[in-house]
Amino acid sequence: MANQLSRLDQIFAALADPTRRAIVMRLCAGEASVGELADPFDMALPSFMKHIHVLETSGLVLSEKSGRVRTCRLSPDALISAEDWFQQQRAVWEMRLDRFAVYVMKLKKEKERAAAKRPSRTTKRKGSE
Amino acid sequence: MANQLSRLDQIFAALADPTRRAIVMRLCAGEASVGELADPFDMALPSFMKHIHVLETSGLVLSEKSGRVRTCRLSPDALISAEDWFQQQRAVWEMRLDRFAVYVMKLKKEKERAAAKRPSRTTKRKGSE
DNA sequence: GCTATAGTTAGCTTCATGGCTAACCAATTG
DNA sequence: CAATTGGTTAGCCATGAAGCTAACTATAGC
Repeated sequence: MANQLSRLDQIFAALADPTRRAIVMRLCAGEASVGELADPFDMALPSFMKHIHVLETSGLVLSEKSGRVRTCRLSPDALISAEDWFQQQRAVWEMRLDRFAVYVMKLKKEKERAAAKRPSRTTKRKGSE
Repeated sequence: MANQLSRLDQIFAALADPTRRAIVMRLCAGEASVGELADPFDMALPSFMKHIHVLETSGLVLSEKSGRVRTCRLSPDALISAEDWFQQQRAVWEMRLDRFAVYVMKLKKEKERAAAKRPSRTTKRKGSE
């Protein structure tokens, strides 16, 4: 569990950089060599390679070298586990909102009941809802 | 200074820290004061406040002070826009996988057709699956 | 076999991050 | 009013991230 958290550390840190997000987006469309990936960026290759390395150690990207060319591809597992984190948070958050809605409904009912017990009020008395 | 970071940069950077993710998770369950939030962490308050500030500037958390107590709550918009990013990536990735599946199916069919034209081959002929 | 190509390694700056302490408001509370 | 509580500001320090150049390795192509 704690391991997985540190994994998320790395994944989110990797995705916090626009260059690296662009690389991930590019790799979503299919694998590519380091040179192809680096081409759109105005950046020295060693700097770019650091980004690739960050993506690899985060688990977002895999690569293997054949000949003198290193080909990179996406490893969707990491992407998915980050997405899962959001969905978990959203689940908790929505559950709370649901409970809040229930609470509001309860308040409303109580108010209606109170109103029903006071016939001098102008409110409609209905009782069945 | 005033380096205009993109919104996603800030959101992902904010979520790259386990303390801050824990704060977000806690706030998913409902709002809390700075003191309540800081309590589980073995950290000096000024350090903790920095995390709160990072979360606020990323847009993930809102806070307001009443009296001497500052109450924090989640601002789901930022969380959702990060989640959206993943879903966009996944859409591209799945589209590619679909195309790849189509390609594989095509290859398979061609292979089967070739095998059917050569009766001296191994037993497998049709494979209706 | 020489040369161009594709990465890699090493080493250097610069700036941001994450932590600390100490001192400082400003509301509550006794 | 005095003390406590809850948070804030200021400043220091260590580490790491992001960029660069220069020099190097190892394949591919002629």
